[in-house]
Amino acid sequence: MTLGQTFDVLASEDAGAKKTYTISELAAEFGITPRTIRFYEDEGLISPARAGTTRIYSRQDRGRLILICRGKRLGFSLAEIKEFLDLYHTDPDQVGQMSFALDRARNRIAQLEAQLLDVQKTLAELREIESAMAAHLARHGAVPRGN
Amino acid sequence: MTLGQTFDVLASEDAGAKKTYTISELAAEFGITPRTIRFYEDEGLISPARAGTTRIYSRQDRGRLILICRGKRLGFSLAEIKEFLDLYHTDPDQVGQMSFALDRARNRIAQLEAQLLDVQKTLAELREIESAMAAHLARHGAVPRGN
DNA sequence: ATTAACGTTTACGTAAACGTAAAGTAAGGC
DNA sequence: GCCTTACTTTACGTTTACGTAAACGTTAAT
Repeated sequence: MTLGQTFDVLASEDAGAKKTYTISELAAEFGITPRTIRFYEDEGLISPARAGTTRIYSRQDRGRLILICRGKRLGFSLAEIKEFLDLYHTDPDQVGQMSFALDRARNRIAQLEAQLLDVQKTLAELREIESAMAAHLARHGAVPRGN
Repeated sequence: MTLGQTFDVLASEDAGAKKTYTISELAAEFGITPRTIRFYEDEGLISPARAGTTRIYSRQDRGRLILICRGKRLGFSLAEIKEFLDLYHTDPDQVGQMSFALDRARNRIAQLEAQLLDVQKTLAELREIESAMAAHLARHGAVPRGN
C-alpha cells in the first residue's frame, strides 16, 4: 500500500461512480483529445489496464488525469507533473526514496506558495484595471440613457 | 495619457532608480537571456528605444518585463501576456476598444480566480503528502539517535 | 592597432506538446 | 456479409519559445 491510496483524488469510492472509462469518455470529460491522453501515457504519466489492445481506465487513472489537467492549468510541464504524481506512490519502505520525495514535495510547496502570491498580485492589478475601465465607460461610454 | 500611467508597475518614480537599462542588465536581473528579450520584442511585447541600433530600456520597459516574467511563471503564453499588457494602454477615447478590453480583463480575472483555487487545492494536497511523509520518516526513517 | 567586451541582425536548430493523417483491428447493427 | 464506429499503432507535421552559431559594427582598454 502506497501513500497514494490514503488520499482522496486517487481513491474516491463513490456509490454511483463508474468503475471504468474508455479513452474517449475521459477525453470528452476533460476537454482533451484521445491523442493527448495516449501521449501522457507515452510520457509515463498514466498506465491504464488493457482489454486486448484497448485501454481501460480505472477511477484511479481518472484521478491522475484530474491532477494532470490541473497541473497543466497551473503551467507545469509534463515532466514536473510526472514528478508530482510520483509523490503519491512513493514506496514507504524505501527510506532514501522517501527522503528525496519529501524534499521534492517541499520544493514544490515553496514554488506554489510563490505562485499563489503571483496570482494574487496579478488579480489585484487586474481588478484595479477593471474598475478603472468600468468607471471610465460609465462616464464616457455606454451612453446609459440619451444624455 | 493611457491607463498604464496610472498604475504602479509601469510608472514607479523612485528617487534612486536608474533611468535606463541595457539588454544584458535586464537579462541578468530577470534570469533570462538577451535573446529571450529580443524575442519578446519580435513578438510585440516590448518596444525599447534605440540609440543607433542599440536598445535602450526605460523603467516602463522594465515594468513590462516584470509583468512578462510573472505571466510566464503563471503559465501564460506570450500571446496571452501580450493581451494582458495591452490592457494597460487601452486608449480611453476609443469606447469600443475600451469595452472589449474590459471584457478581456474580466475574463482574465475569472481565469485567475480559477487558478487561485487550483493552486490552493494543490497546496493543500501537497501539504498533506508532506506531513504524511515527514511523519513516516520520523517513525521509520532518519534513525534520530541510535535506537 | 588590435583585442576584448558589448551590441546588432539573420537564420537554422531544438524540445515540448500535441495535431493529423494513414492503415489496420474488433465489436455491433441491418 | 457489409458498414459504421471506436479503438489501435506508426509516423510525420506544427506551434511555441526560445538556443545557438555566424558574421558584423562600436566603444574601451592595452
